[in-house]
Amino acid sequence: MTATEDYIDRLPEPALARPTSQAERVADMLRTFVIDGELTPGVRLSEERLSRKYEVSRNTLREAFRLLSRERLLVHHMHRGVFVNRPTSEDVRDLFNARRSLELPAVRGAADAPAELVRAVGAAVDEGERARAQEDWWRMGSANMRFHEALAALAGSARINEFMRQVLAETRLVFHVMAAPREFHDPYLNWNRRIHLALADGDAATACGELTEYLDTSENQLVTAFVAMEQGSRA
Amino acid sequence: MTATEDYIDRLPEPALARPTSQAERVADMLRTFVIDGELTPGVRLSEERLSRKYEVSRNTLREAFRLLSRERLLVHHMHRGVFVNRPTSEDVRDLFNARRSLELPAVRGAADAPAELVRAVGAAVDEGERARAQEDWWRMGSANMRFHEALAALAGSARINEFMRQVLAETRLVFHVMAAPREFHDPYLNWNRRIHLALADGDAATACGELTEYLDTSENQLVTAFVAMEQGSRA
DNA sequence: GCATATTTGTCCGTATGTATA
DNA sequence: CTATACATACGGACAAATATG
Repeated sequence: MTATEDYIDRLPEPALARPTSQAERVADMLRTFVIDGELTPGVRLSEERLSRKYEVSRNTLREAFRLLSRERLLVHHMHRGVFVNRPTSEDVRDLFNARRSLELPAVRGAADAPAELVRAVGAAVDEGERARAQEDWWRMGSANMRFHEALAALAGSARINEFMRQVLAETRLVFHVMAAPREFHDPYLNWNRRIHLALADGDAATACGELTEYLDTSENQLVTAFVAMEQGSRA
Repeated sequence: MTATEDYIDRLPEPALARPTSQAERVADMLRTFVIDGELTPGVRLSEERLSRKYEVSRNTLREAFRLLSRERLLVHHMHRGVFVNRPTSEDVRDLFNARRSLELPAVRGAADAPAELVRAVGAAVDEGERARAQEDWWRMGSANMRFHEALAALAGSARINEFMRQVLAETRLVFHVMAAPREFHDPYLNWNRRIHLALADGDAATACGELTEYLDTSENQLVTAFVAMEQGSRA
């Protein structure tokens, strides 16, 4: 290697070129399909058909299934196969309890967080408003997720961040179960804006209060819709 | 089936008899081995040898590896194999940040938690003191883990509970990295007792303060020991 | 730096057991 | 209750990457 070339070794590895296994690639695909709702909750994922579709062996596909089951996006039923997770009203309650535990303390301690992390919260709000202006409801939902992800990130722990991402991904399934219209997301955008304004002002208490209300009303709305649906499907 | 027998169907399924896959069984074994320190951080897990030892095919073993990699107990290096995760000082910091995010808010809101959950905290303290009386240091460490698990459980979310278990399991790896002597655990038992007493008294603020100190000193102790070790191994 | 041995990554075929129509 | 479809699990094979001398 010549001296003019050896700087190459010092460059960071491109994340996309990082050699990754087939199982992870398939898991990545399936994950986006599930999160985007192209695979709706409750459907069974046939080993035989999917392995042919993605041109991987059934063994490799099963490794991908294991990864996604741990993320609660898929559920494994012994000798019956894997299905897209279909959350119940019980799950909705637990998801919101988890979010309260993650988001509220993070917001309450936002004074100690780097300003950069607070700006990320604002960026998510901006993105949501741009999406609304363009009437891109899917992107609006994504921006809302990123907003709450940014709130949890104020805690400053990579592990918390990843856990939060999982919780939010599962929350997306909740919306897919009920084919949530945009009305579910729409009123929350202004709420997000107020929360960020309070945060930027250093008024953690106000931000915390707003977020508490947000989570309570959102949970109530979803749970009542869920129990109605669950009782309907029972008949 | 006769009428005298059909009551059997109404009995709840025994949890242990629940049909489970080979991959999960192997994963359970490996998990306890890793947590108990029988497989020390950094060692490679040979597919060929382990599949022969546990009498499962390589494919099944690999499924188990995927499960444990998601739990951060194992790490997968492409084309090199899976290794027992060896946390760095950076990981220690992140783990404690995660624990602060989980435990402190749970303790702060303990007033709303069911009394049963507070009793579970006390039970863990008792168990730790019994273990100390018997000089069973391994059991003492387990009781300490269970104590903090019980603290996080005050939040009342099944998902938080599971995440906390993972964080604590990874924290165990930290102790295994440095072959932690009992002196690392011993002084914290009295601290646990004080935290529980404050909780039982309904004095969440005091409990929270004690826990903050606990986590700070524990983190400092571990991180300083870690960086010393890391610099030593660099030479 | 190179050739070799080892180990992983991936696929296929097959036998067995389980759930469901 | 039988039959079919499918998941579970195994073992062998080969290519590709890595570790070793």
